[in-house]
Amino acid sequence: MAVIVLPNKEELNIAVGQPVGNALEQAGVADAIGIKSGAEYYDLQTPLRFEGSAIPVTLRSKEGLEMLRHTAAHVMAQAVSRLFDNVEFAIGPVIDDGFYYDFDLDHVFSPEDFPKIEAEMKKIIAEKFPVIRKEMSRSEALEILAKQKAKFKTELVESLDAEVFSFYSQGEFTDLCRGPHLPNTGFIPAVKLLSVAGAYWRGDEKREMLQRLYATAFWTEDELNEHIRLLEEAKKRDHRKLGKDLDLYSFHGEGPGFPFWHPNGTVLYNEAVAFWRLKHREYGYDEIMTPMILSEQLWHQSGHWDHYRENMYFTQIDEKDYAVKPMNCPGGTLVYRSNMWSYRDLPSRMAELGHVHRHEKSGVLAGLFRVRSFTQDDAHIYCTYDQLEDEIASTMQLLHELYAGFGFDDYAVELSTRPAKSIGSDEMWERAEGALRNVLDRRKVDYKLNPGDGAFYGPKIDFHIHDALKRTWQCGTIQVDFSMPERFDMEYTGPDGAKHRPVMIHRALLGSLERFIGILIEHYGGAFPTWLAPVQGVVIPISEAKHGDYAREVVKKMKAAGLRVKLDAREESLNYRIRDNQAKKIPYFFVVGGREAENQAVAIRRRDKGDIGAHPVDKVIAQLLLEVAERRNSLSLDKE
RNA sequence: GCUGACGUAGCUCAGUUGGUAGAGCUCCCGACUUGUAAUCGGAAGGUCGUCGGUUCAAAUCCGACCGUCAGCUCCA
Repeated sequence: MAVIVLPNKEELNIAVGQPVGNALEQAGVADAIGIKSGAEYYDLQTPLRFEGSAIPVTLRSKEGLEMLRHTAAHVMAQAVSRLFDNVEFAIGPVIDDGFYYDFDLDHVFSPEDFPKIEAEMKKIIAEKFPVIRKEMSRSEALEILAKQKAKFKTELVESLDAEVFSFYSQGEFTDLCRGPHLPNTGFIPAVKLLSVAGAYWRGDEKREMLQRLYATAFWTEDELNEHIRLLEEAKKRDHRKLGKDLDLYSFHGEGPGFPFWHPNGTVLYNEAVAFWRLKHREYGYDEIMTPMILSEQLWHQSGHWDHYRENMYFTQIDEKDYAVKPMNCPGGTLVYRSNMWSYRDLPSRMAELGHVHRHEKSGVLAGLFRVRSFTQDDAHIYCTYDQLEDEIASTMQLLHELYAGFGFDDYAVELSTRPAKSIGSDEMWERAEGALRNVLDRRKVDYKLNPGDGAFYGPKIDFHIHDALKRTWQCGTIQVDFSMPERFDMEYTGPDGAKHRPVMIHRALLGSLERFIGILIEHYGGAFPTWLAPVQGVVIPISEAKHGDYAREVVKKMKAAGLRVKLDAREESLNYRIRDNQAKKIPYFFVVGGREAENQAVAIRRRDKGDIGAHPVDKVIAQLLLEVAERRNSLSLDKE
């Protein structure tokens, strides 16, 4: 049932599937809303509210916005077909923040074409074409598409398992489409083209590459502008820009995809690792380190040579073949096998900050988010089936506390279960999937189920963090592995004196330190909490000549206390030095002049709050140490 | 890897139709000695991503390669 609010505020109910035009005409408002009488064109599948004007302003449901964007996609396609020759249409779906349409045409799109296309779209919107739905059989549909020489749409119809196919028309433009759509092109208030990129037909890299136009549409100009503002805001937080601005790390042509950590970035990295180590000790982990280069034979045994060879780096040493490790597990299993294991030793949790190398395709590299050399915060837990559930539960708790410590309270969880091609018995899978599911249920976690998406060697839970650009990145993963213990013949002696096979859990919580730090940079916009900040404070003497000695004394005291502070006694104005350090997003400034020197004090300036007055040095140091020790995620020094 | 765009000083960017390279910031020097977001002056800094081609002449036009970016495919 759809409800349309008429200009006089009266509500008009229309059943789903009922032509809207007739109802509106009976109510005498069809013209006002721009719908012609006797319309068969509108298939109402979602509740719709038109509030008192020809522009729908309260079509606020998710479905409503999707309808708007889908119709806008058709308008964009219509504009393109008007402006360019030999245009073939592929598909044009709605996505999270907008929509796209894939085209095949002779012309090569560039952003310079956008104003022209947008202008044509505005024309089509102004022309207020009714959007007319027409249903037909498979053969009728194919006939029409054959006439249009629509290769892609024909392939689409042939691949779809349906009896009825719908076409939507607006003016001279007709497109095969499931719908639903807005009743009229005149209902599109705000639309903007965003970017152009290549995309394979049906996402298949063996098929032809099409040109994809990305765009978005909103119910009001204000919302569109707000969306554009957010995109620009996100750009300012881009870790690639901030990495340069804050001198955290760099990349060089000499090693594409291999990050170079600068002093500032290295502090960030080491602080993150220190926190990670602390939490892992608390949760009963031992830490190990294994070599980066290992015999190729090991990778045959582990199965990586069969499945992962294209992404591995190889080398020869003394005419023997070696591989640079792309994963840490095989090395870890060798550590396990160096000892005899009793059931009393289990569970054993062995963590490794393993530096791995993977030869990723050149086109996928993206700052710290996608690199070829990175450190996984890996760990392998060896346990019995009975211990599986407890181990997974404690791993999830550890992950939760770790994320919270870094300021991430919100993350998405996905459970992936047995794929078609898999190893291990039904019983093993049932127990493992059951354990994962039980923990999620017990913790009342809202999770998405991905049936059949698990690894061939076991089910897994993935954790996704959202970055500033609303992209999601899989960081944490907990995977049960039935394969590795078999392949490496891992055993423990049970209470019965017999040999048993342990279960292996692979888990990484931050995923890749590099990527995680990239996310951290964007999460904080470079303004790190004090415990992570590469430089925690700058001591600024008003005049080097008069107050330099006292400033050096303060720096010495703070450094002795373990704080990362710097002296800025440059012969520049105070204003200049504050501006300069503020741009580096340093949390605290300690301005010292005659008054402070007299009272063994510092005048505190906070990055986010400005001048908060003078306080005794010793007290400031004590408070700062506390802020750091507790790893507070916001600045806490304040006025009395 | 694929499609498209881009690559000029450490950074951010100008550079008209081909005629021999420019600004601001940073760094260095000098003056100023500063009380909470840019004091003034000077000097220095570039084989214009690399290689090749067209031309009397190439940052500019063409080609190949390398790198970066937006996506696609893949993925921590």
